[in-house]
Amino acid sequence: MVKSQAQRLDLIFHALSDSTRRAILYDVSKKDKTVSEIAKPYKISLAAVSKHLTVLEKAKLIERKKQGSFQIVSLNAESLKSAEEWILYYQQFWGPRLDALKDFLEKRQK
Amino acid sequence: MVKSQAQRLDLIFHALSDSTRRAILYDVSKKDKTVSEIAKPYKISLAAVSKHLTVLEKAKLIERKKQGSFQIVSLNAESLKSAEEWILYYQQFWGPRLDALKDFLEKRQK
DNA sequence: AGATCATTTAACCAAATGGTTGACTCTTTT
DNA sequence: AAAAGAGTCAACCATTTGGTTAAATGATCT
Repeated sequence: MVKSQAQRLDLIFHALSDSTRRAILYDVSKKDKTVSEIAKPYKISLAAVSKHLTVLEKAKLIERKKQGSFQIVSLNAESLKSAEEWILYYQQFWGPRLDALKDFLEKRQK
Repeated sequence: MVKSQAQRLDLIFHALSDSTRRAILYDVSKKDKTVSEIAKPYKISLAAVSKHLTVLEKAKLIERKKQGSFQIVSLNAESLKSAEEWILYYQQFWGPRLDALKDFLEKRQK
């Protein structure tokens, strides 16, 4: 089933609302890791970590590639970009505005 | 009790993980509103809206000012800024980088 | 004072969450 | 073929969530 943008944001923000999951995201942003490697620093069970990974995967914040008997977990920044874009609208309420910066960047790339 | 930054981010991202609450945020970003005004467009009960406001308030995403028998609800962008700052680290993974833009802005402000 | 409006609180409910342990499925090693 | 390693799935549990309706609170109007 196709998900609406709202539903996708629900999944993304929900995934980010747990500090263990945010920590896992940070871990895999540094280096691709297997599930066991990810689990090592945490006191919770491997099964619990596996559940967290499922939440992150449904939000498309990570990707898993099977590689023999283990898996490689890597960051998928796409969804974070979506979250950032949602928040972007509200930047006008805390300024400084980055609009000028974007124009600048866009022009520079030509 | 004092909350850690992690706990604060938990509250913020959790608050953002519900599309009704995101819609409410957008509503009050346009214009300060009373609770009843906020509730009007939604099919859920006033009590349910009141609960959503409590969640948003605990995340410091809104502020409520008592004004006689009603309340004025307004956006508090501070927490959104925190969320944005958390995400900012991950911008390096989707580029274009905004670093250059920041330098540009900073220099321009001198 | 009594009625009414704005909002919260209380009690309740079904579903989801984050954790556990133990069994199960693959894959690799011995 | 059997054992060990990597990870998931199932069943369970306590807590939280998002909703309801009804009662309670507090301010304003008549």
